[in-house]
Order: sequence, then structure tokens, then C-alpha cells
Amino acid sequence: MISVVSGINTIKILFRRLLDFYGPQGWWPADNPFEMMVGAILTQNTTWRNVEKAIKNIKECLTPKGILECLDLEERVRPTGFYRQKAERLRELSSFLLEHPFDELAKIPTNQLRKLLLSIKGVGKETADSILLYAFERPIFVVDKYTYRLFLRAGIWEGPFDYEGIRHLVEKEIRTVEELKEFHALIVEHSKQFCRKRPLCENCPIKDICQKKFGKE
DNA sequence: CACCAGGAATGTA
DNA sequence: TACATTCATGGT
Repeated sequence: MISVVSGINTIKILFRRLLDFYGPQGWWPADNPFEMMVGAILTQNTTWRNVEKAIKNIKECLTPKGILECLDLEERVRPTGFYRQKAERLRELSSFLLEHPFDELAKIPTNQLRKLLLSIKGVGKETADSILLYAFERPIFVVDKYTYRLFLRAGIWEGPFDYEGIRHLVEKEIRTVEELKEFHALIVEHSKQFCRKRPLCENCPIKDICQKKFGKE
């Protein structure tokens, strides 16, 4: 089932170390909640710089109605890859929001809202939790493969990937929305800079933590 | 040339 | 439940 290694609060130490080194990241980069959700779909398995191109291409029609009325949506989101799927997913998201306006969704309890978001085709756990955290400001931690890899290296987690297990482990330690926002963003930024190709690098701000444990990845 | 990016749905055993 | 495959552009 689950296998947790650390009894001590390595998570808080890790968070503080990353925050001190990189500074606040100010995620999510979006002008409004809908743009944030669109970005969450478009960034699936794609770099953010490609998402920025697509966002620019659809900037004039960034409303649920605008997306549904856009005739060449596929071409506009093409830079993000998987463009046929993503165009369809943006339409799924848009029709969902027409049926469930944002202000109504904002009144729904977090657990129930999470299930609603997961019912949208194209919205999986990570995307749903990103939306919950950054668009609805709910205290949810976004787990990704970077998190898993980092936690393995830091000895915080051991064993197979377990999304909910890792999520609850973090949410037990870090409870405020602002901190959860920063933590996920910091993990992504750190992973992009240091952990992408080789396991350990010089000048890695958490080199000492990662060297403690270095098992299977 | 190979490999990966701020995943999710679907199929297979 | 646990993997494998598909989707696809763009950068290194």
C-alpha cells in the first residue's frame, strides 16, 4: 500500500530551503481563473513556453463561450502538442463551466468540487488539483512526477507512486493555500533547473537532503 | 539522432 | 490493480 519513510518534518525543511533559495514563484501565471484552467489543460505534458504561445493565440476568445465558438481552436493550440485532444478538452471544460458557473462552483465544498472537476473529460487528478489550488484557492497539494522523484531522493517517500498518499502526506504538513501554491511551484522550478537529467548536481540547494537517500527511481 | 516537457484516457492481462 | 500505448509540437 503506502510506504512513508520520514517521521520528522523533512517536508517543511525542504519547503523552507527551496523558498529561501528560489524565492516566491507567484504561481499560477494567469489573468483570471478561466485562463488558469485553460493553462492547466494546455500544459499537460508540455513546456510552459509552448503554452504561452497558445494562450496568446486564443487571448481574444478566453471565455467558455468564446472557446466553444472558436472555429480554428485546433490550429491555435497546436504549439502545445496533442492539439486535437487539447482542443476537445478545452471544449469539454468550457461546456462544463457554462453548465456550472464559476461563482456557483466556488460555493461547493472542496471534496465535492474535486469530484466534479474529475468528471470533466481531460481533467485528471493533477489538473483537477491545480485548478482547486490556483483557481479556487483550496488547500490542496498538487502532486506530479517531479514531486515523486524529489521525495524519493529526499527520503520522504519510498515505494511506488501513490498520488493520494503523497498528496495527503504533504497536506498534513503544509496547510495554507499560499504555502501549498508556492511548494508545488518551487518543486517544478527546482526540478527544471537541477533534476532534469542527472540526479545530483553541484550548487543544488538541497544537495545534502537528496544525498541521504538515493534508491530506485 | 534520441529524449523529454507543469498528463489523461484507453486498452490489456 | 499495474503497466503499456496513444496523443504531437518544440526545444536540447
